[in-house]
Amino acid sequence: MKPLIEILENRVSEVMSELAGESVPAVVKVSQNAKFGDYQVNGVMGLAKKLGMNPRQLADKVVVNSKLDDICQEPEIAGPGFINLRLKKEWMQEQLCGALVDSERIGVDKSELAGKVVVDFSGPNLAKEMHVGHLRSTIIGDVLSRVLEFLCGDGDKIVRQNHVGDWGLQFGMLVAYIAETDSDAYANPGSLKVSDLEQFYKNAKKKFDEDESFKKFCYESTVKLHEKDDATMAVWRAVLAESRRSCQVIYNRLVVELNENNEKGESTYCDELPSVVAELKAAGMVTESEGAMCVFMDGYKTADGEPMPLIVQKSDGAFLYATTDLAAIRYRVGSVGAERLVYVTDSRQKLHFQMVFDCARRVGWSCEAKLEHVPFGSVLGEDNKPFKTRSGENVKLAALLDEAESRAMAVVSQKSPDLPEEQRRDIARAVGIGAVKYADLSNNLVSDYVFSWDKMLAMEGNTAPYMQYAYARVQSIFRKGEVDVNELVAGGSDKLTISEPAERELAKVLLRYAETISSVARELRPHLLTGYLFELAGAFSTFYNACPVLKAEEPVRSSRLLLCLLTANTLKHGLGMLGIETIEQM
RNA sequence: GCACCCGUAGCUCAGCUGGAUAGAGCAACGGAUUUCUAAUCCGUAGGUCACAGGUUCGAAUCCUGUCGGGUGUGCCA
Repeated sequence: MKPLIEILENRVSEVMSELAGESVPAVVKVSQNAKFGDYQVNGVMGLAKKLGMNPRQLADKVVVNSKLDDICQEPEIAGPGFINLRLKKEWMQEQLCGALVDSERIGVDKSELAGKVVVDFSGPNLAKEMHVGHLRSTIIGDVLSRVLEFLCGDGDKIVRQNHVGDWGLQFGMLVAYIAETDSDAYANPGSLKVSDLEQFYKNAKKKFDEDESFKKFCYESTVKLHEKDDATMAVWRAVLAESRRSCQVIYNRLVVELNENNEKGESTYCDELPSVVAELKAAGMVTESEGAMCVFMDGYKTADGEPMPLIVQKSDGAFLYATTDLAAIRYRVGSVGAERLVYVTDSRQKLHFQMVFDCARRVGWSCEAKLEHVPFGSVLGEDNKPFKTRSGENVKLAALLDEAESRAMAVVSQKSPDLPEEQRRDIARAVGIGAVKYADLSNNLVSDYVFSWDKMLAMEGNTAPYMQYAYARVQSIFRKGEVDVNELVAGGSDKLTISEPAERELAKVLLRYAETISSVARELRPHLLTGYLFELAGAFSTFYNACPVLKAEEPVRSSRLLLCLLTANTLKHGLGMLGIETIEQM
């Protein structure tokens, strides 16, 4: 099905537009209060004002002319001119049956894309280990990619790009460090093994800061790298391979779909940078200022009130972040064929992207493509400052995930002491990682949030375990009742009949899945999905307490089993969109 | 200084293309289990939506100003 809200909106808008002689939005919303029906049309009052009509009379006209009787009961006009819509039981049942039969898409229509969408996210610095600062970009970008992929139904249309840091001085330094400390690996890069990347980087950095001749050697090494010297490149590749390996472990643990094939790091664009500047120059956009190549655009000012440049080449001739990003835009639009570029980075880079986008548009590289920055807030510690360890270092993701799992293990062992240890460990993994991801994704993107184990793993209320638990309960019903899911559906999905209020509430929430997915894709805000899933799990829990399933007489029993199944399918799918695993038992 | 973001219940937050009585979770209090998993459910209490104006039939939502917090603001990424 198409999103229900869209269907209703289209039908009513059509009538309103006809009455107004111009396009008018119906403004359909989910009703806050049950006494106002399931959905409500709010747009009539505004239109009445504009046409100088009595709003209730206009509402009446809209109702008479709208064809809604296949979906809704007799609409009701209320208050100053609201139209309250109540869904027909038969229509709801029909839609739910359709979703049950369609296990692939659970009734969510595809929404075709003309071009591709590039999602740029994660972007760790491969010279170091991944830390908590990479968490948000990595999981938010993954969720947005998954939702966009699902919605368009064509995985090839969504291009995940991991713009890793794999170039520049820091790698010159690492190569130099290997040359000085590990001559075997330097001679035979294939044999390089870095067990602790972070320590390795720190050692190199320490030497760099303390030893002037080593520092000089690092700069030389960097120049050699940029000149593509064979020996240097070979060591550089070996370092990257080691680093990539440690990143991949994190991605796998986080259930994030990223691998080597998604990597398009800074080095990818290194040969393009001179031509970026040359093209900008040819377009007459570059001004030399204080020795640097600058693009000045209206509307940007420095702290002193002077015009602020986007610097594309430093006074020493080197290129910068902005240059690489411009090259990436040119490539993604021109060569990949993207119609939409989505950048998932923290909000401190807002101005940077604003300027880069602005520049790309002016020079014509963005063509028709939509350039979007999805900014998000920082992860803070309990002291409201950027989340760090006691000693002031970045919290490494590996350690963070270890702790999430071990804390979850403690809870699982307390709640389900009878399960075998291996199973408890699997549950702890799904629950612990899920809790971390969910806590992050359920926040509005723009706000900072305080990282708190206690809140995250309280595992009550609006948390991943609450939804995983709801899912596990459905599975438990199927186990206890020895229900074969395929047989259940084959036995007739049309046996689903809504009677009890709790059944109707659950059904109503289930029918909103399509519109939820579509709003996440449109607004690029994952917390809309977490909010929905919380409502769904809540509606199910209420239903679970109010309506016995296995003990009910037929045909109610089958009907409720079908409702349970669709709930489980939707929960699993929705959590899947978040990259959060479901478990059969917990 | 300027720009952007934020300010909603004791705490954490949702709601912001204007709509009916501002919603959740946690914490507090009171209930529900011989019943499909109590990591649950039902209920009670809790609000000057920072403040002041303005626009509107209608403002937490839009506009202006003030206060408070965060971030950014030329050669890092």
